Amino acid sequence: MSPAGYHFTLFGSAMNIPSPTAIYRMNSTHLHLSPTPPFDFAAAAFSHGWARLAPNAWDEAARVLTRVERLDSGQVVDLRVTGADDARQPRVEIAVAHVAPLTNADQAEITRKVGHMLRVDEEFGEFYALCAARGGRWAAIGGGLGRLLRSPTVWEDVVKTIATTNTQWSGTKAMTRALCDALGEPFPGDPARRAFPTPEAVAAAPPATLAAARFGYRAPYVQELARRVVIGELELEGLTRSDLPTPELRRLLLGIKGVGPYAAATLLMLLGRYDALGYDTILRDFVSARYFAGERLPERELLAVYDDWGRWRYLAYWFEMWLADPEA
DNA sequence: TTCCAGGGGTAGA
DNA sequence: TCTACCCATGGA
Repeated sequence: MSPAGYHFTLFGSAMNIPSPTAIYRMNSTHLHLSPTPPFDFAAAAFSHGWARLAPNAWDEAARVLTRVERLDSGQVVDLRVTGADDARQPRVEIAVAHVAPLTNADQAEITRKVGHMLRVDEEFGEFYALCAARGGRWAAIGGGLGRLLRSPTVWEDVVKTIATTNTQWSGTKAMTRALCDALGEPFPGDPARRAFPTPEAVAAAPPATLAAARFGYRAPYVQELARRVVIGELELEGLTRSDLPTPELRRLLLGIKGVGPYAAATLLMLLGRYDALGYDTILRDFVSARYFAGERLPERELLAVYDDWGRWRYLAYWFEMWLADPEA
């Protein structure tokens, strides 16, 4: 489905939300997406840790994904995304809280971004067929699974991926939270909540700001990335629709300082390319234990376990981990 | 205090 | 292409 194919409806209402500095008249607009079935909202929204990296938040009990988003117009809005899991007519609801009126362009931008995050236009039929053919535990894979949450922009995904390298998950969360707090634009209804910073804001920030955001040695990499995006040397957002072969796309990603083999594979997955598989300590421990009785083997041998999945390697690995421990 | 984490850059072979 | 060494930071 193309972004232009998204459906949205409007229901205007208003509420007053007090803030420490001003009383804004907050408006609420409801948009929605109609993804092509099969689609599973909760599985897409909370498919991996990205749902809990700032400025995202996931409420498991209510099954709501929230996020502060800065629009191209400069307005900062709050998004509250929920899903109705009707197997025949799945639907994604987006409640937008905003101060200034939302233009048609704003609304189109929001539906496009949320659609991108939830991958409403990706097809997994071939992967499901492979899973069904394998049978057994693999037969459980289908029904819209496989949509691993991503950010509205490739820029945000690259920064967050760099923030996952050589650190623990708690460190990644702390880095992204601190980055939003330091350089993200506040939501007027609750200035404590901030959007993900723009490349412009990161490029212009004093180096000490990123260092203080716990990025450590990654700070100059992220600032260089921001500068390359700002001056137009690196056009990240077009990569989602790029028809470059995966190896060329991988080379391009490896050209970003701070992005190595692991990060490139993660980014290719986020771009919708599942034929590359990244080697990290999680994969090392899982594959070693599952296939080789814990024996330490070279990276190449561990990755080769998924070779027969072809262009679906990454998802095969992902779901094998999930099948082994769905609650993890 | 030491080790290491969902690694990557660089130099040198 | 491979190896050795270094790189901030925080948790265990």
